[in-house]
Amino acid sequence: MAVNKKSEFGESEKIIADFAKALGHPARVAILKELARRKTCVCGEIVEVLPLAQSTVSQHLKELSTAGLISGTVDGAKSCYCINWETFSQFEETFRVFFEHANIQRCC
Amino acid sequence: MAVNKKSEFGESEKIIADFAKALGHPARVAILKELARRKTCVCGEIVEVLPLAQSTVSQHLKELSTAGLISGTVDGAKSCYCINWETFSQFEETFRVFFEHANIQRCC
DNA sequence: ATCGTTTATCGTAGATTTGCGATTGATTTT
DNA sequence: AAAATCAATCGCAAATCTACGATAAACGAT
Repeated sequence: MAVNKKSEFGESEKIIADFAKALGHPARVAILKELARRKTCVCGEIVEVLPLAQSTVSQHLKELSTAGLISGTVDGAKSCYCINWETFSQFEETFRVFFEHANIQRCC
Repeated sequence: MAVNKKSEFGESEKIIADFAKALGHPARVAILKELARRKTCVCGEIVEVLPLAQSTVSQHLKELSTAGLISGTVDGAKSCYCINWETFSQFEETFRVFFEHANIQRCC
């Protein structure tokens, strides 16, 4: 595209879109599923479960991290990740407010 | 990418990812906001509100439609769109089940 | 100190997304 | 019937995303 128009939208539109985009790939959903299932959550264990190369998984982890859906800390040579449930509930709240006064009726 | 690996993931991962991806652009969120706000919901009115060309808006409408987030019917020369709230509640349910047995505690 | 393990990052290729103008087809309006 | 309006689609350019191998960096074990 000639220009990126994403700056022209409102703040809540961007917040919702960013969260949704982070969730918008099956690999990242699968990562979240794994993190939700396990108590320990090391990168290598996620790599084992997914049909993707280590570098690709690491990239997805970074995206999830940037979007605030997960948190990670270095634990020796390994990296420990976990879900940032706060971000999820914040999103739910934003989403709820966003469609608060919606007209539920269908016009077509 | 060399190969598309999206077929390798589970069904619920794909369902969640597809819904999220459709929601993953501020323009599409803005369209949904406008549809939620209005009773009548004609394409031209959405074009007026967004900082995008008519053809681009039409494309976003098609994506939302394909993902099942909105429905559209032809109304003479115009096109009437509205939100498919059923899809939203279906997503909420899938999402809820997906993270049903999650470990809320943070490990890092 | 060297070796193996673990994970992040870099560079790159190919796919997809985003955006626009132009065009088309269909319907209103005049 | 001609002109104007509305919206979908086509074709294209640019941006972004996805994926991988190679490499680097950081740590633990030997």
